[in-house]
Amino acid sequence: MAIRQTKQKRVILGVLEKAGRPMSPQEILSSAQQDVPLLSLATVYRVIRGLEADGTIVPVSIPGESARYETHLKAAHHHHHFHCERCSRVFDVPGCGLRVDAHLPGGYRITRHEVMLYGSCIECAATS
Amino acid sequence: MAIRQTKQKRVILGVLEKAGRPMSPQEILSSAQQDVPLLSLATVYRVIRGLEADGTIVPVSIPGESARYETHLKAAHHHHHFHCERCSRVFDVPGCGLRVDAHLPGGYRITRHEVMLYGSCIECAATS
DNA sequence: TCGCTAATAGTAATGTATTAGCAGTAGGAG
DNA sequence: CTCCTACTGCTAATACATTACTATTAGCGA
Repeated sequence: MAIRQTKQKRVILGVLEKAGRPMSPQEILSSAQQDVPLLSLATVYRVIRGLEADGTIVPVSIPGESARYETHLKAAHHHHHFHCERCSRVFDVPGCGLRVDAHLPGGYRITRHEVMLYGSCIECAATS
Repeated sequence: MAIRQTKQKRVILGVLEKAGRPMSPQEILSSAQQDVPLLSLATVYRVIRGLEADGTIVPVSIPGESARYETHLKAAHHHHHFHCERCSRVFDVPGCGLRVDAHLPGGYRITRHEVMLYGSCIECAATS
């Protein structure tokens, strides 16, 4: 039989669509548990794997932490990310301030790049 | 008594100074074992911790992999990194092509940024 | 050179993120 | 409505990087 629609899947995707930022499996779990209290982390991972496989969501990897995920729609527009060092949440930064490099020694073949900004997000900066 | 000079420490630091790029603990181990064949990974980590603590070396973190380390001298000049997706080695990219962002919504406080370029290094690109 | 003890090698243990296994639950085709 | 089986929740297992532990080795001050 084919893949089934379940409440868990609907809620998890809904969480990602409503969130204005990439979320970690744990964040997704916490948020989705408001609708499905018994939701388990294993299910979050399973659903994420499926959504990533069919291209509905895209991973945003971060050094030292688990990946965040955002919807394919968001990812369609080239952009980068801001990582708050206090609350560890990740936010989207529209556009790309990278001047494609004259600096790299020749011979290297660049296929993509990531820019990560670090600092304090609005909320955390306010609570300084 | 104070900290002691050992062959292991000398060799490990030497490896990092001679290498033109940030290295992972495993890479450091392999390279250093040419001089100290019995060197153990535990010692590499211990020495790294010490060198990082006193500021002699600086970590370069990478999503999904263990951190690389480079000497404080290299790190002194603002630069970024290139990560070869075939051999997974990391190389330095002199300078910074980032135009400091007009795009970020106000209120965020940026303290630093990382730019990671991905693709194939010279050697791997040649072996395509 | 001697002796104290920091440092090492080797290995077991730890921490953490992700996955597998399994019995029970619930989509959805017929 | 029924039945088949994909999906779920739970927990144990895995993978991995990093650290702790311990007997042994080797800096280095006297």
